[in-house]
Amino acid sequence: MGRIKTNNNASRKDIILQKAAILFKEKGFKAASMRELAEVVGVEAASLYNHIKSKNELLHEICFNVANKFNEKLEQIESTDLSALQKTEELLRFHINSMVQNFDEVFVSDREWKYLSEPYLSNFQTQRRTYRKRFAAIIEDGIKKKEIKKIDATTAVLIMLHAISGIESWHRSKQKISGAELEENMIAILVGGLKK
Amino acid sequence: MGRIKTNNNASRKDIILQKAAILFKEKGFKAASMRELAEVVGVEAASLYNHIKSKNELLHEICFNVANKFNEKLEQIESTDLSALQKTEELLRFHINSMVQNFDEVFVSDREWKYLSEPYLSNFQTQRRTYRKRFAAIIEDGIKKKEIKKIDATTAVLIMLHAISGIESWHRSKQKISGAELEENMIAILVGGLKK
DNA sequence: TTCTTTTCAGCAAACGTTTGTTAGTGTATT
DNA sequence: AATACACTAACAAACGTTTGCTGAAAAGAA
Repeated sequence: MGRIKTNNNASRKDIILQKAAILFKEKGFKAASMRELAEVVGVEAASLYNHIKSKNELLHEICFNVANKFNEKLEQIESTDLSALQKTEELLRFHINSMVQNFDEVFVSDREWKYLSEPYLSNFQTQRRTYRKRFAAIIEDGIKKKEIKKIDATTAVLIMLHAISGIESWHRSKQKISGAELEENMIAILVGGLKK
Repeated sequence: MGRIKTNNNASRKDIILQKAAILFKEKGFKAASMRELAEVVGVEAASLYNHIKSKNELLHEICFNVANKFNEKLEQIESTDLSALQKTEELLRFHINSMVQNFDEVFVSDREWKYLSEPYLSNFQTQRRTYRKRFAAIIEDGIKKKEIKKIDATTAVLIMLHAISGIESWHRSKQKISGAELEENMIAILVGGLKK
């Protein structure tokens, strides 16, 4: 019957990806069915396959889109001559803003990546590990330069990244503070915990 | 053929629950099948139903077991006359230790509760909300008494609880620091971030 | 002890659904 | 006329769970 509406310069596939991210976030990748996705998109399930190859393709497009954005930002920050603490703060602010503004995709990438199929799964895991090591290197540099208190850098990264994924709860919450306030509070607690 | 082996005073149902927690943690609740669980237990799928009512029952037993333990601890801490900062630290240490020692169940309770069926789902969500409010009340009390810096208490709770759920990564990691070291580092960063 | 009976706990087979996906066909847009 | 995109119908595979049955262990009676 009705075609998928394409606004602006978004392709029909883009629409499907966007709706898929919302659905995967709400129900989880395994629990979300293609028939449900089709209903949200406003079309029969079989019609989706005119635009995508498989359910798995949807997941790995979402995951790698997000991963690429974070990698780019990390690279950009590494190339500046900010102090280690400033680099950490800027990376954290980027994570927080991404989570506030592109919640669905970032959340799915964070929580549902384990359902990626090979070889994407291995690739993603490697990228993830590498990203964390580079983040930890920034913190270790700060410790050497005595900007940051003497802690295990790996643990610090673990804490910060997971703390940010908790913005999920903020999204769900009824009486929420503003995104800007959330950002300032998170920075105060997280960066405050690093300072000497 | 072979029966489920019951050591000590663990019933066969206990064995199934324990294996289910491990499986749900690894594959996710929806992706884990009863046939897989049966294989891990060493029995045919149908045989599981001599001991349990349904797959859903497994999930809600796991989730409520964990929730009960945390509620008990919170109640106990509330009844002491420690300072707000000390209460926070003790609760955090309890969370960290639970995550280190009873990883499977705590992880499943944290990440897979959304697949609970009603009325357990609503019940669980309410308990969760209540728990966080009481935790936040401790922090707010600390802010009033000027032990803790002026931040949004709800955000602080969100950060701390999610940071702890990140111990998942620590479990997966190859070259890990000891559980005790992990605990001290997390406390240093998280409680350090609260102090004035 | 030995014999009988009840309970426990396993099995294979099948159930009705739901799953992701494909094939073939019609119809609107270009 | 050609291409893009929607539809209906169907597929095999996998799912949670039920049924009916079997043998072993536990309990009771002799």
